[in-house]
Amino acid sequence: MSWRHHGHGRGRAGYHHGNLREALIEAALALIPESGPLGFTFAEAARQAGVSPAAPYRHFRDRDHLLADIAQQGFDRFAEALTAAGADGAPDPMTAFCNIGKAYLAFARTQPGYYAAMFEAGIALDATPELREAGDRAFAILRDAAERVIAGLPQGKRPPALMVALHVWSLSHGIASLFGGRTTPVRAMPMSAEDLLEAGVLVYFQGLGLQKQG
Amino acid sequence: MSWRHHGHGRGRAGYHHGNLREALIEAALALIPESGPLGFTFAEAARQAGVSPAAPYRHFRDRDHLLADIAQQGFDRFAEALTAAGADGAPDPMTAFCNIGKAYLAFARTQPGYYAAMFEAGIALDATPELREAGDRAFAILRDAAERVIAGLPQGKRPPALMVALHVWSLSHGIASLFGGRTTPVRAMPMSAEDLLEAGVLVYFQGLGLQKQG
DNA sequence: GAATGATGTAAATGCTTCTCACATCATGCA
DNA sequence: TGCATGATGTGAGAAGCATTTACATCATTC
Repeated sequence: MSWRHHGHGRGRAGYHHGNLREALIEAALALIPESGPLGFTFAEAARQAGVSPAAPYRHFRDRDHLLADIAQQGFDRFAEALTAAGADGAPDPMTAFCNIGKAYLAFARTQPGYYAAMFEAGIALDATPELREAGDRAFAILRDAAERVIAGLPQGKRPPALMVALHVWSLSHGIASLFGGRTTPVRAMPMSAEDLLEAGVLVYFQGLGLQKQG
Repeated sequence: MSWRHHGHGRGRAGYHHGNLREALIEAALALIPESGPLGFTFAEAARQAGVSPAAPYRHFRDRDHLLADIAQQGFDRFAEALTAAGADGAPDPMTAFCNIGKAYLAFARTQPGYYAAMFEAGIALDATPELREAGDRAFAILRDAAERVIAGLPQGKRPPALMVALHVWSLSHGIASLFGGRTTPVRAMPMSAEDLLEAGVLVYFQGLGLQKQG
C-alpha cells in the first residue's frame, strides 16, 4: 500500500499527476486556514495531492517558495478585490475609499489562506521580484483612491496622497490583524471590525477637512 | 562528547542547571529575532542553555507554552513602557497619547523577541488566562489615555473612549507590522514610522474636534 | 522508434517535537 | 546521621518534517 490512489487530488490517472503545481497550491490554501501558516507542511500538501513527499520539489524550490507563490497570487486577487470595491471612485471618492477598506477586511476573512501567506507566514516581500511587484500593484490601488479623495480639497490644503494611503492601509491592516480574522480577536469589541474601520476612516477624513458626501 | 559543558548558559555547575527556566527564556529572546518566531526551536534554546533537549519540558508543557510565557512577560513590559510614555497624561493628554503610540513602535523595534512572541508567533491570547490578563492590562493603558483625551471635548460630542483606543491601537499596530520592524518594510516610505504614526494620530484627533495643545 | 527532458518515486540524512524510564540532587524528616 | 521524596536533568527513542540523490516512468520530438 502506498499513498498512490489515496490522495484527494483530482486527476491522478497514471504515473504523472498532470496538474500537480495547481493541486499543491489548492491543498495549501485549504490547509493553511486549518493549522495556520506555521502548521502547514509541505508533506501534507503532497499527501493531499496524492504524490510522494519529494514530488513538490519539481515545482517549488522549497516550502517557502510555495508560500511566496501563494502570496503573490493572493496579492493579485487582493488587487482585483480592492479595484472592484473602489469602482473608480464611485459613487463618490470617500465612499469608494471606505469600501476599499472594507474589502481589505473582507479579504482577510474570506481568503484566510491567501491572507496568511501574504502577511502571516513570515515570507518577506522580496522573496521574489514578482511578489514585490504584486504587492506594489495592490498598494497602488489604495494610493489612487487616496488621490481621488484628496482632490476634493483645495489646492493648498492637500496632504500627500502617499501618506493618506499609508494611514488607511495601516489602520485596515491593524484592524484585520487584531480583530478581523477567524481566530479569536485580541479583544472583545462592542462593534464589528468593519464598523470600527469605517468609523476610523470617517474621523480621519474629517480631520483632513473632508465631509462625507463632500 | 555531549552538550554538557558546551552551552552558553550561565551558572551550569553540576548536574542541575539551577536557573533553567530563566535561561531558556533568555535564549529564546535572543533566538527569536534571529530566525523569526517560526525559526525558533525548543532544541536550540536547550542547546544554548547547555542542557539536553528533554530538559525544557520540566519547565514548559511544550514549545508554545514557552512562547506564551514570553508573550505574557512581554505584555507586562509593554504595559510598563506605555505607562511610562503616557506619564499620566502629561504634559497634555494629546501629546501623552502620541507618546504612547511612539512607545508602541519603539517597543516593536527594541524588543523584537517580545514583540514577535506577542503578535507574530501565532500564539492565541487565550493560550493561558495570565496571558489574556496581561494583554488586557496593556490595552487598559491605551484606553485610559483615550479617556483623558476625550475629556477635552464637550459632553455631547464625546466619542466612546473604547473606540478611540481601538483606532489608535490598530493604527499603531498596523504601522508596526507593515513598516516598524527590523525586517524589510512592506513598502518604501518617505517618512519614518514614528512620523507616520504621529501624523495619523493628529489628523484623527483633528477629526474628533480636538486641536493640538487644546 | 529511440533519445530526451519533465515529472514522480524510494530511500536516506538530519533536523525537529515530545515521551518515558532512569539518574542525580537538595530537602526534610525520623 | 541517614534515608525517603520530589524536583530536575539525561538517554534513548518514536514519529514527523524538509530536503537531497539516484532511479523510474512517460510524453514529445527528431
